[in-house]
Amino acid sequence: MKPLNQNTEDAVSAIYAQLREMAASFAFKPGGRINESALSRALGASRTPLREALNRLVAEGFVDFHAGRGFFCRALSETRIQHLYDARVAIECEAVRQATQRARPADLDAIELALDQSHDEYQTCTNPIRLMELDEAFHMQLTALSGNAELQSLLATIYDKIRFVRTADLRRLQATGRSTTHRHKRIIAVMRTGDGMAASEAMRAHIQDRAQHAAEAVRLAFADIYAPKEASE
Amino acid sequence: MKPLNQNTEDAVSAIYAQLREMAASFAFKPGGRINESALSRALGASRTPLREALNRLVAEGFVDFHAGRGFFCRALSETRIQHLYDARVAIECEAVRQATQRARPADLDAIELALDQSHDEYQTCTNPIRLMELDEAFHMQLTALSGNAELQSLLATIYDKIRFVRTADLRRLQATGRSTTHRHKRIIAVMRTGDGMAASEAMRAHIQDRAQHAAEAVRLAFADIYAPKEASE
DNA sequence: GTATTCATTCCTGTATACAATTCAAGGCAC
DNA sequence: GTGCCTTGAATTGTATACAGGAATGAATAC
Repeated sequence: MKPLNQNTEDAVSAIYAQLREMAASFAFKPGGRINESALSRALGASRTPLREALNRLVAEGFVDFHAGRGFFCRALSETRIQHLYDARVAIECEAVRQATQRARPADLDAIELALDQSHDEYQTCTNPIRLMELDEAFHMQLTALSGNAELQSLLATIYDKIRFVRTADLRRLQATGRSTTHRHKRIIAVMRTGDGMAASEAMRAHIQDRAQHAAEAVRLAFADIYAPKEASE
Repeated sequence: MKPLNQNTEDAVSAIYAQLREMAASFAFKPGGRINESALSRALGASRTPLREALNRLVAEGFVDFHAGRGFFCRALSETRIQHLYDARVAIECEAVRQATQRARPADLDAIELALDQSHDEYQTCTNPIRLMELDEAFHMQLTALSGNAELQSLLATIYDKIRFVRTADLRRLQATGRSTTHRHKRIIAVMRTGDGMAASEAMRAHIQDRAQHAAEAVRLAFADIYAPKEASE
């Protein structure tokens, strides 16, 4: 009958979540310094819990820390984006492979149902962030079927890092009137055959296809990032 | 002509490194609470930088944080070890695949030379930690050939987590008079053929083989972890 | 003897203060 | 005009203090 004392943790953990969201949406200028005092005031907390949250982000690679100079928003170079997509390939391909062996038909049915249900929203959705969430949900659900919590948490961190790029990519994909739904369903179809290797390769092809387009989207995305920022400052 | 002011960072970063080492060598009782005051005294620092370092470990999954109750050493269940080994498979297989395409013969020569040079030490070495370092060096070098910094840092974190288990495993392997050197050389040989897929599968087989033995070693390792600890407390 | 409640003690969570260092701007020499 | 030095403000790094919960153990009721 405890009053759910998680509100205690919320202080530092809420800051962490907020910061992670801000980092994913590029609220910080890439490469720029993060002013602790100003940020702590903006978040309504003191520097101590803020710094603790920032240190978590350092460990996850969202933020760089330089001795005596403070925390810096980590820039996303084109090379790094490619590396992150390749890391995605590594994790998701293995996860799909395992999931193919472990998942029961009912599990795959559930994912496919979710795909169908979100398809309409996907087609009509005008909010690119929502688009990205729908897409990401599929990949996370599929990875969850592997039953491997480590793979899931590694993947979640990667998705957070490339969220902005993916949003830009999916926005452009939708603008051409296409969607990822049928690509996703094809992966499920391969999984149903029980051939983990083939499913893994299907996932690889899917991600690398998106990586190609993402590389293009990056250039446009950077324009989005930098242009409005400079105007607002 | 600055006196290399990295000593400023050293305070928090040194604590972090020390903590990571302590976590890898099971200086903390798995599942037990970490007393901040006592630990800060032992490390000769105050609680503030200690907590910052602990928060990095939280983000990396070495340590659990429970609201209002503090930091806890994360226990390594047999399931989690299996998951970590599978995550290793995901990352190293992809890394080897990429490395096979990217690496020049000279790069492979260098790794093979390192293997040969360490082989003697490997055979006669009585320190299991050194054994593990030699083995780990090969895997990290190979992954570095992928040119992907993200894969490298993900792998480094995983290795830190399973270090104790691997030490136990390799100790037993050596006790049977065998070594991993020739297995490693076989992987290099496959890479020289340029077949990334085959190299990837070779790496998979190698890691999964060790995972099997590690699962056995875990039971013995746990005896090592718990028995002496209880005696010393 | 067992379980429950209460009080005490310890420990965590966060704010704040202060020292140390970095960054920036202005002035000076050349 | 350019480059360097100096000085001042701003920012980081860490210790410490204090408030609020949580864990522990004793005491009591059953």
